[in-house]
Amino acid sequence: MAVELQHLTKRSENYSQWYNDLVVKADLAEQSAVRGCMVIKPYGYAIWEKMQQQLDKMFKETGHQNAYFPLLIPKSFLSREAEHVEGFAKECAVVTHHRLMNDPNGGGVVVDPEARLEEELIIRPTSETIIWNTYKNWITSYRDLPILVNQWANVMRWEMRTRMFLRTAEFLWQEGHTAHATYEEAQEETVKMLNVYKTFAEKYMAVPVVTGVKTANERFAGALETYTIEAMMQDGKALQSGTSHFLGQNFAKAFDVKFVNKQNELEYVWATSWGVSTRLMGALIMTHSDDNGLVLPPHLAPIQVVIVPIYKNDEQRNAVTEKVMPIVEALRAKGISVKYDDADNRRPGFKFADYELKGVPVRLAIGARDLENGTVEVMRRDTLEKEIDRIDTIVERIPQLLEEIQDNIYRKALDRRTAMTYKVDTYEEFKTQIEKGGFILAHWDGTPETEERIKEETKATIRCIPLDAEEEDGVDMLTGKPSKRRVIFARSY
RNA sequence: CGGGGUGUAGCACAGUUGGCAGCGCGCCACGUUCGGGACGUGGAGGUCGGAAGUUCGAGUCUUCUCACCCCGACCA
Repeated sequence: MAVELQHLTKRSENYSQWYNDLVVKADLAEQSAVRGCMVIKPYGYAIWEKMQQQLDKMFKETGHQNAYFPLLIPKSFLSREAEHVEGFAKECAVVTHHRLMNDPNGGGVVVDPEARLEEELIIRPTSETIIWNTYKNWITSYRDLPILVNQWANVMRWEMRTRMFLRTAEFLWQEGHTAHATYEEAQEETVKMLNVYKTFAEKYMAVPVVTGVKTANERFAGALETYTIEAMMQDGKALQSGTSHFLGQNFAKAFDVKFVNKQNELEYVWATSWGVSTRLMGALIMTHSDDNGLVLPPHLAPIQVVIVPIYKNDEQRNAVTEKVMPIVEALRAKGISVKYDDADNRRPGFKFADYELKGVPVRLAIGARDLENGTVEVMRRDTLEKEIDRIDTIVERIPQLLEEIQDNIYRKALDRRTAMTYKVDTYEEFKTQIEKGGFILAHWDGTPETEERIKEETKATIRCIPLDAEEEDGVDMLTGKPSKRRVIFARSY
């Protein structure tokens, strides 16, 4: 049976604390000395790297290339696009000086007042401005288009309140920035990348997501349209997990990026941008984990299989190792990442609990008894179920089991979302239901005012207008005005 | 910025009326163990967030200050 983990807060008792505890105890990350910033530890980073590799592969497959733009953005760039600056101004870190000096009054080091910058530099909260300033030099003709560029980078947003992975002052992400000759092509790109995110979330993270369009209130600052993937966490709150923006010609106009089209006419360039961040780590952790710790999807687990030997003395340990090594080699040959943990400073029970905490999908235990019987104990992390398998067929069994686990945790998350999605028609019902969490499908009159009022009264926001929403005549639950389709309301992270 | 809380060993905490600086986990050594977080013996580890004050004497009382956490405000 599962070990009682006294040092991990229970999910049911305090969801937030359970999450924080889990991040720290599973060795993913910790709070740093710098306000709102996070240290991503090797094990956590290994998961992020798996995500990066897969996403990068998918970007390449859709014709994109990587590039890198500067961390610092001249303040004046940010203000070129009116909505953009309004959206980000309140959370920017600013570089004002370029030199320190010894404090003339003794003690430490102070900022040298002589070294004030003529123009302050902003630490990028996102890179649209610096990139479009660059694209101006890259684009003159339709033959230069499209530009399909992605960058892996860190950005900084001075958030008032932070939570590890979900909202940190500095975070890692990728941001794609594309330039196109036509409206249609840019639109197509926006939706294409949204679907890349959806595929990644569902096939690799095993996190089901709803694709949809944001309302004007929730739209990216400077975008004409923001598309989103929204996931539901175990406590019924929504997590915006990735966004893809159709920027129209806003940034082209702000940075004066024009091209000559086939008809020899001068035209502004059409743009998109899209990004996912280390917030995905938060989604991954919160979607699958349980009271025993992390549950990682096999497709992203840095260690997919751990093998724990059980022995009473060196002789037995050697016998187990001898039997295990060919299995390790055979699994690795199949591209499965395996750890054989024969460290003798930990007892088996400790290792069992520890690898469960870290979310390793499959654990094998082999002892003297197994050597006699030609068996091996197999435990799957998602259900914590054990089975005894024949040792000579285990290499064939593992890949199949990993896929079963991947499918199972996805289905579990999908079933939970389905069970926690409600159709609601009256505001009274809405207010009761929102307290219990979940997605609420309700009619909305399409006005920002109504959305704002609902947010103030219930803390719920419109997560998105689902792309697959069926046409359905109805009336707004608050104002009684007509509505053509239901939108998703939820409280969110 | 407003309301509440916490600062004591690596972590999590106790510390009574002001009177020798403590427990558990972890760490180190040795031994016994090893199929679900082992046990014994010994050991290392402290600017009690910081400053000032009261006092024979301050982890404890007073004032100031700093940091962090929670609830709001904020969150493309």
